[in-house]
Amino acid sequence: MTSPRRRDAAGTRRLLLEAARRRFARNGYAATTVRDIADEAGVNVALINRYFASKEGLFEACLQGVGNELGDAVVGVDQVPRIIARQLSGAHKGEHPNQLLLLLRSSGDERAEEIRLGILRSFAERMAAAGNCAPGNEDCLLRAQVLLSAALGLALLRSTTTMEPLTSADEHDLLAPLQDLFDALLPGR
Amino acid sequence: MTSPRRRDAAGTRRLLLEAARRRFARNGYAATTVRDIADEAGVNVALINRYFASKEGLFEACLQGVGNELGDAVVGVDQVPRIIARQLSGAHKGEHPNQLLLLLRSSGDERAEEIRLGILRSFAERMAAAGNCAPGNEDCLLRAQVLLSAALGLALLRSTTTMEPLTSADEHDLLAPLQDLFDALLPGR
DNA sequence: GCGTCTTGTAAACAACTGCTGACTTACCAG
DNA sequence: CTGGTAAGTCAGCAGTTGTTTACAAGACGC
Repeated sequence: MTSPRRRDAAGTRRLLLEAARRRFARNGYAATTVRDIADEAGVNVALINRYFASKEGLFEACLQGVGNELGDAVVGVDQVPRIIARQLSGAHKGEHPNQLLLLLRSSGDERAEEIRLGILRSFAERMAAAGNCAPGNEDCLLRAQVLLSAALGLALLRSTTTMEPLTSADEHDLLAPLQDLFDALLPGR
Repeated sequence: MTSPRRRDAAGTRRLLLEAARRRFARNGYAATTVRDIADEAGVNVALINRYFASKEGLFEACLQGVGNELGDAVVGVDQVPRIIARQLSGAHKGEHPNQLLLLLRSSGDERAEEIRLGILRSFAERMAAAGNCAPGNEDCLLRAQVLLSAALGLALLRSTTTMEPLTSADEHDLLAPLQDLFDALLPGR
């Protein structure tokens, strides 16, 4: 009755990763303790160091995961606002750890910061491309980065505050403002 | 030669507040230690508890300060983007602790959260008013909150990442995108 | 001068942090 | 069945955290 799934290295690794993603995204790096993560995963604390070497290593792994899952997204030209709206609303419901939020969480570690910045830059560039920016057009890239900032700020505010009607807005409610935002910043359509 | 300004309760209180505002804004609540703050202020650690009762109390005082200084801002209709741009660029240079960032920092404490939310809500409502929203128009308020999210996201991304051209953009560079953003979200002019 | 309140200092506390090492136990090839 | 190894457990370490306490010293009325 105790352990239906014991002795499963890959499984516990995944449990730790998911718990860490949730905790880091919701509370930030410093405010999250390894014991918090281990408890939420239902796993012994020492296994964090076994599988990820350190708390920093676990955080890096979380970022890697976000990078992989987001690597294929955002290609369609007109789908950018829809994708953002879905991410935001999906994240708000607890169904999935909010991946976008992790991109705003900093641990201070240099390697983790490299990963984080890499994802953010790539994301901004793909947004710029979706907005028909000419490669090398600095002003257009800046506008894409502003758009990215807006999406991330939205994710953060929705997850850490209670501010109606923003908090309760669903995917559909968010779509229209995001669409306007996209059209205004990247009118290259 | 040692102490030109010793024995100044109000002065050290102010030094602590300023140092705390900088640290909390830049690194967040959990990642900032009371010894960090005291060292940056050039003041003994114990005085934090003397003057502010606790780390939480100091954080609350920081939020109060932001609330007071931001209480009078944002009234002009067409000045919203300009004010935001100035805040963002002024904050980026180290001249002033970035007040906007503090509004994204959470300590978990309930009273501090009340203060933070109060400021944010008031800010959003004044933005909505500046956009000629009718009082009670939920959709218009939502758009103002999206605009606020964008500004805060911009502040956070600029302060915690290195992402050109966003990082080096000055007030003038930011004004045009922000103006478009404002016009798109609050076209009530 | 003395006495007292205020301001600042120093040391220490208990709790918590990430992490480690020695250990038990499940699993599986032989 | 059995030995070896991978997987998980446990207790504890060394350092840090916020906070408190006891003490030293300036400011000031008298």
